[in-house]
Amino acid sequence: MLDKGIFKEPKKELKCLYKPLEICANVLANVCTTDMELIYLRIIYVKLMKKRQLTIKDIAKALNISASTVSRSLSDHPDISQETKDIVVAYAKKNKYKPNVLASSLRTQNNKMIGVIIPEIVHYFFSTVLSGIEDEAEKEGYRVIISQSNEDYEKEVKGVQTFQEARVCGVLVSVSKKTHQYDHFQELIDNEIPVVFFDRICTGILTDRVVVDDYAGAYTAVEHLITTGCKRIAFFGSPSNLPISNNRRMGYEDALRKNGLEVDKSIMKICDNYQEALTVTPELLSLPNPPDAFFAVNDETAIAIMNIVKSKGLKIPDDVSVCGFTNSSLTEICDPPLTSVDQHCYELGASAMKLLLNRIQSGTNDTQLNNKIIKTNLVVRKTTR
Amino acid sequence: MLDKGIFKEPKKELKCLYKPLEICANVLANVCTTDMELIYLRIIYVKLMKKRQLTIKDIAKALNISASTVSRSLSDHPDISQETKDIVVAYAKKNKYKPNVLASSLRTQNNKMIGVIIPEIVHYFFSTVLSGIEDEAEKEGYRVIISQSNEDYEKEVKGVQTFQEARVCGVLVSVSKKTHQYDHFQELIDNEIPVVFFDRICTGILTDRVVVDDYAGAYTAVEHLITTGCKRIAFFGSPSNLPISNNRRMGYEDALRKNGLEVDKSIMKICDNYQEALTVTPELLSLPNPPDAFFAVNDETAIAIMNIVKSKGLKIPDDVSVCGFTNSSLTEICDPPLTSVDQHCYELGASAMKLLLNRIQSGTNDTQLNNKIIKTNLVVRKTTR
DNA sequence: TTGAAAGCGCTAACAC
DNA sequence: GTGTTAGCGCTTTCAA
Repeated sequence: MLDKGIFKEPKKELKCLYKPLEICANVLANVCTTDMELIYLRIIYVKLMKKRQLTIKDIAKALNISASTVSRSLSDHPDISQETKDIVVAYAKKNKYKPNVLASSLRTQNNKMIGVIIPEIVHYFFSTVLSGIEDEAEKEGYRVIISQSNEDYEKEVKGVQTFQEARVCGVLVSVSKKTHQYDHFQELIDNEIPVVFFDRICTGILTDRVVVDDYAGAYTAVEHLITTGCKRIAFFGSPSNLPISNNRRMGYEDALRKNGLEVDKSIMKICDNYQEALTVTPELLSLPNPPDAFFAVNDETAIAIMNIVKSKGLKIPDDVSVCGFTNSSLTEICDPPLTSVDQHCYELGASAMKLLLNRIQSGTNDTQLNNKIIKTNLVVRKTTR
Repeated sequence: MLDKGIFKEPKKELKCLYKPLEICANVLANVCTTDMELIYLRIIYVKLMKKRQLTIKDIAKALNISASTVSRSLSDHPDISQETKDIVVAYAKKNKYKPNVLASSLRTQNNKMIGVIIPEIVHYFFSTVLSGIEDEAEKEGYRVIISQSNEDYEKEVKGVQTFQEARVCGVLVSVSKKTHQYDHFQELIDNEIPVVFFDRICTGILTDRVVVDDYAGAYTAVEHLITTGCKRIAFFGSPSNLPISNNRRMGYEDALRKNGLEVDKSIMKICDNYQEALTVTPELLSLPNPPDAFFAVNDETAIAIMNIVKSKGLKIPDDVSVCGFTNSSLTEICDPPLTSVDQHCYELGASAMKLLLNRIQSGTNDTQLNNKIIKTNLVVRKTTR
């Protein structure tokens, strides 16, 4: 007939319904007579069996050894004989054993999961950085969990909270524009969760950072414009609350000064997106003494400038040179292809991840602060002479 | 006197050694005499105290109640008196208690974490979809762990493996171009981990899918070209191994036929990127009977076409109309702004996530298969009349 | 209304 | 070399 024993074993199954299921199964086992009832019973049984993944205990039982031996075999512990290891590993593979990292993380207090907070995924810059992060993490066997702040302080705080609950072993952050309070990051550090900032760093928190060498990037770009004959170079920058924008402006100014050109505020504008540039550019072009070159803090802005310049019947780069920043995929798509400062976004992400892993692996707060600077380089295309 | 060997590498040993450390600390406390020794002792103590996050047990001890009462209070269980709840919740908040989701997931066998496999993050389409996925997941309190396949079958398989080990409660997939074997996805389903495919679906696996209505998108776009007076419309499409590309081509062909235009293979090209389009477009333009419109399967290709057309001195849209597909941010940046089919990438991601959550919450395999189709709509800008 | 106790799957100190 | 045992932090049954 029906072996009632099978119902005692799978007790562990479905979430919290030990008892109801057990009762249900027992009742059914006593009552079932018709084929249909037996089929239902079987369904329950199969469901119970299926939902449960193979565990170390199962392997131990099957191989008639102890769970610790299985555990040690799977982690290639030197104490275990090769013979035993081979048997265990073979069995595990054959039966598609998947170690439960939840359990092992809980036990070892070390979760190979790192959290990444970024303002917005949909962005050439951030998605590229994220790609670098993910590839690097994957290489080292870490998992990446993401949280986008959407430039919102509350969401950023919530992301940090979630990461702590998930017991991530480290966090990578590029802070939102609206964040002016940094307690949530400090809390991570206080809890010995290493944090590395990238690009949009947070100067108030003492920890590793990776930034792009904005100053040098701007400097060489502007110098290139000058050496190719530009005399009057306009600057389109971001509002100066973020350090990034100031650095680029300073690189621009210093390049002018070092080359004996005047820094003229009337051709320096706060303008860092496509739409704004569409209105600002014509103003500059209609000055009595219009610029013969534009340096923009990102590629979208540079492309807006190009479109306006072209629409005025001016030639690029003969009449006007344009240089962008980021070296995004846009540079290859516009016409003519845009000269731009390569920020090496992918490398930036990979570097940040490396720093973080370093900190994780060396025990949190002991090492010196690392302040990595990613060198930029100018990619000259057809919008400069 | 003091065995300094103990202090050589305290970090690594900290892992799970409460007891040894406690003993060690006690022993030392009796032995320590010099200041230096006391400092070492302090370091160990602080480390022990700090590294350990507050647990339910700690709260229980502090409040002199049982751990179960704390657990129930925090999850607002009806059995617990309001008074107790208030005390517990207040204490938890004040001391920044962070529930350990590793432990609770292990216990309840349900991990609010979902895995996402995408070919490449750096892509307007995929990053936007991912953004939709993340926002939707966050709304429902789920965490998102990502794995990019980089269009590589092996990496995709490895991602699936990782997700299973992490005991994710569901997986969202857009398959890599190189994937022609689907056992890894089937394994997820066999283990009752719900899977939802989006965009690059996998027809061999019976599960929910979300796709864009490519056929209708292409159809209406081409019809728009026709009604605005275009008579000879070229098609630039993808190689036809993916269902997506065929659907778009069929939409194109049907729109022509229904409007009494001939389907002319000589102006239908396999060309789906910027570089290729730069060489293919001039060929078509120099035909004795050149196209007066181009319909491309993505925006980059469309923009390449535009650049070539403009360089030939032809006017857009007066001489030649161009229409893209995706409605990426590129459409606003090119000149003139590009008419394109909006795929609603963000919504696609959010929808996929919703379907997955549905399945997760309703118990895996019980519901019908859902086959959601995201409607496209044509965004008319300045490259069509 | 609360507490005691068991156990999720895994690891590792300790014993043999 | 291998087994025994005691947890990691949490939830939930059962008992009181």
